[in-house]
Amino acid sequence: MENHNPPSCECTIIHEDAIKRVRAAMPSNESFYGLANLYKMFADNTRIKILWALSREEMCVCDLAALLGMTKSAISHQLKLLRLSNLVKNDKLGKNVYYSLADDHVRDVFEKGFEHIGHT
Amino acid sequence: MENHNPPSCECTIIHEDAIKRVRAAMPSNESFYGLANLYKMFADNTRIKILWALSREEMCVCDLAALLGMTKSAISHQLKLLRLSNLVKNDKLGKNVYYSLADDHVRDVFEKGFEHIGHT
DNA sequence: TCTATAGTTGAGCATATATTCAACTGATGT
DNA sequence: ACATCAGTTGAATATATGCTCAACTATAGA
Repeated sequence: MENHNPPSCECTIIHEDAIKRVRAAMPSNESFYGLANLYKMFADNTRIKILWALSREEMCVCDLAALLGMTKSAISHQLKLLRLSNLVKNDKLGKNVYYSLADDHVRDVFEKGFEHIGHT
Repeated sequence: MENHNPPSCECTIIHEDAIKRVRAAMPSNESFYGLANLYKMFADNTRIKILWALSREEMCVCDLAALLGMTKSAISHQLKLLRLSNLVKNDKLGKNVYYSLADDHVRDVFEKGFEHIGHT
């Protein structure tokens, strides 16, 4: 009855104080959305392999396709997403397009991930 | 013709040396799979909010449902995935089930993410 | 200019996944 | 014992997404 947030929960609120504290410190919806989107880029087998490879060497689309045993098209589609997320940049050189990591921050995110994997 | 890796690329290999170097240092398929799966847990708006909230306070399902304005069912489904990925643990207490982060590593992954967001 | 090759793109398809819904379990209090 | 409420679960649905395919652009070399 007194639900102001439409698709709300169907229960009597138990720890209102805790909820208030958390809500007060909560980042904006946009922050979460952006963060989730960042992680989405790491959340696919192909993309994570591409990112890892590029963290090692600058590579062109064909190189990545050969490395991962996939078509240029599939790789190109994923590279586009990575580009739109500002995780990789490209450098046109003749017929080839060389891709590399946009910045070293990407490498950091990786390391944290691999650490966690190692721990479990 | 000499493609041993079936769904391979359709191009003459350009930088065979680079590919060899990267392939030599490449983590196993399982590692990438595990890592992608870890990031997948952070790659959804609901789950990332749950994880963030739990990094602040231990909470029961109803609390999370109220906080995020969602049904207990939706929250419970996501908590199950997080549990299976060993990112959260639960503590039964009477009628309530209290959830909290499984370990502090999770918090670290967050921070790296928020840092990156802040930089761009 | 003509051909070959690197790369991109959009549509279509198949799969994965987030939420809803309804039914259920289990603990509490009367 | 019974009603109530927290939480879980499985099926169903709607949406998101990764890859394929075919067509396209652009650059290099003949």
